[in-house]
Amino acid sequence: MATIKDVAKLAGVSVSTASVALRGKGPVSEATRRRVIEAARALDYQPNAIARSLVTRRTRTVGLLLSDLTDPYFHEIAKGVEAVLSRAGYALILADTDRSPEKELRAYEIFRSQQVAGMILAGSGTEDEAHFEQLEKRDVPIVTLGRHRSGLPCVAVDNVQAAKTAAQHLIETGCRRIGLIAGPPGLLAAEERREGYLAALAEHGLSPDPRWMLVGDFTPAGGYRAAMELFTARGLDRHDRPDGLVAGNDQMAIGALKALRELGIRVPEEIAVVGIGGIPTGEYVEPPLTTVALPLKTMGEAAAQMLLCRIERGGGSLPEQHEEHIWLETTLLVRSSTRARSAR
Amino acid sequence: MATIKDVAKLAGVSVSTASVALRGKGPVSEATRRRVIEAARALDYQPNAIARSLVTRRTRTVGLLLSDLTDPYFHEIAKGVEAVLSRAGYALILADTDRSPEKELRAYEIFRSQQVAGMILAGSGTEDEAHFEQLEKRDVPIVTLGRHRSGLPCVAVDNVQAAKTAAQHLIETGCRRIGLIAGPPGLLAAEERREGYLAALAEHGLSPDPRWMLVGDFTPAGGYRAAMELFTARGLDRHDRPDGLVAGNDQMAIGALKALRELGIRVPEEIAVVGIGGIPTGEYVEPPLTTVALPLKTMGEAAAQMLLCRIERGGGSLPEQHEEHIWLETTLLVRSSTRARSAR
DNA sequence: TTCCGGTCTCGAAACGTTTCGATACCCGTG
DNA sequence: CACGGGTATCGAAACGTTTCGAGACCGGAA
Repeated sequence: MATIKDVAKLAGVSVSTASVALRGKGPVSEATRRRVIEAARALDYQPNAIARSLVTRRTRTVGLLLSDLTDPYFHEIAKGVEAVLSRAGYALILADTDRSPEKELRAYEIFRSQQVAGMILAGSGTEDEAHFEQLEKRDVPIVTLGRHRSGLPCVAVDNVQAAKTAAQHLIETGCRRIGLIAGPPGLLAAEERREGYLAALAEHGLSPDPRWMLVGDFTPAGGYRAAMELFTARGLDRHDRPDGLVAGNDQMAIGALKALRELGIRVPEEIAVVGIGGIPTGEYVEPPLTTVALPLKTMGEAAAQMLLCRIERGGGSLPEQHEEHIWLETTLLVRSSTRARSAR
Repeated sequence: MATIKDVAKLAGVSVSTASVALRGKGPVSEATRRRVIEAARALDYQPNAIARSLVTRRTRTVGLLLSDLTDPYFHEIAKGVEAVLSRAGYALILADTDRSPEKELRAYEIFRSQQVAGMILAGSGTEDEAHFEQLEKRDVPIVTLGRHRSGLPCVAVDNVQAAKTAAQHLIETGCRRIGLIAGPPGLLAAEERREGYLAALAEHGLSPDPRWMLVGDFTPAGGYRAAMELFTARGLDRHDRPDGLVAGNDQMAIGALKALRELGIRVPEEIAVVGIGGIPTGEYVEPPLTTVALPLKTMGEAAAQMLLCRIERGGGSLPEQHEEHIWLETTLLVRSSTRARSAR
């Protein structure tokens, strides 16, 4: 690849002049500017971002760390992040942690060594305090998605409220025996949603049968297994069965729906199901999934914006910025997997 | 961040010794090696990949260019790519082209300026010859996914055969009036699949009614619209209606399934539906989608492998490497959206 | 004519590494 | 004791930029 030296030589100017001319910064005569630009075009010159970064001591790359590339939850988030970043002229470097804290740490170090201008942490396998301390090197701005316990800046959603909304909707549409397929223990979002579910029930004086509470792993297969267990292995007779089900996320809800279909249990007549997340697929399953939708794309955009803002105002994460949080609203999306309100 | 200079000073050695000691390359006495490593740990030293790259003239990053981060088709591919790359110690930089050739070109230049060691092109909005010529700068190894017409090395799948398999399966299970929801014109995969569909029909002496052939955009919404149009706006009476439907990809099939459900048309009894792709969601829709599955993850892994191999053996895309192609097998996944064979 | 101010251009230093040739040292051999 | 060969360490150059201070040139004012 041609270097700026080649361009300078071809244009018959010094390297420094070429540099200045190409970026239109300092004072250059119109004539030389044209000559330099022409030379650059002729040589198909692309500035070497690496060399540039070395001297300016900043890159235009940000790292995005997520726990599973394959999880639809992240897709719109990633899209939002990418959109904002690329518009701002930043490149996105990406790592999948497979929900392993070690991998996350490794990726974090790689990002640091790549001198990323900042990074976005979206979902890990752990919310461990000690873990976060490792990330607190302070020399690179960080924004997290949904880890508001970490002490790091964060864009998040009120998971407690989201689950509460989900359960309330079931209650309002006539359900009284409401079960839960919770997400994996140890994951903040999962815990909070369980909490919201319990709170909603308590507020309405309902106490859930422990047999109605299951644990999944946020995958459709996990939701499927959980629902199967609920209806086949827990010794529930017709009157013990839940008539409503909150799933910790849409994917588990979708898996559960499949199980219920196979068991011949009608949704929403015999049991209403509500998810949390608002992934696009929810619209295409049978019945279409009622869900508490998270503003996924907006979350990605907001995180990227916030990071950019931190990057521009320079320096690592200053202490006073630390408590910065953005809370986004969720919205209940009523489709057919729950009863219509009038039909209660 | 600490630099190697700091480490050297702390360890009481020269920079060059520190460098050698840290990488365990040249000859260093055990004692100094330990001292240097200890100093590095104490300072939390991370080598600056940027500086390193500048002198070694190679980076350990590869660029992945895809047309829509939101399209499930890419998710497992990206997962596969990420997995082999990160195992090999490479970082992944990612760009979403939104199916726009201009954006693709722009991302390509950004990748070049980032000095990526190589890049993977997965899906664009165009298969234009002139477009590819622009990418032929030859100074960075490229592997494409599914663009075997481009003259660039490629891992691909026989789309003609895949669609043929899909249509054949319908024919073998008793369908005679087989429709098509094709992908967007101009996209190679879409064209090839249409071709395969036509070929299969021709081989069995079936000629499709042009009213059964629709065009979608590879999204569920597109599939939904197409199916709606097929059954409500094309003036087909009971006997004109197709009894089988090939969708250009799974997503359109899933959209179509929803439309059919809403229209009260039973699948597979009244019309059997088969998709192409094998995305995970297919298992969770109603009825579960029969599909010709592409080995998505493997495709990603293979592309990354191939690229790595090219990178290691140094230099840009040499002419003789140009025709290198890897063809992967597809497999028919029979689920319930088509009739069982015995029920023909 | 001299000097000043402004405009344009240039050379050199710096960024954090790796790499290469040179140097210093030690040990064993002749 | 001199010498050769190996081993450990070092200094300097290089990678492709940006940036900064200095220099060259020009026109106009004194």
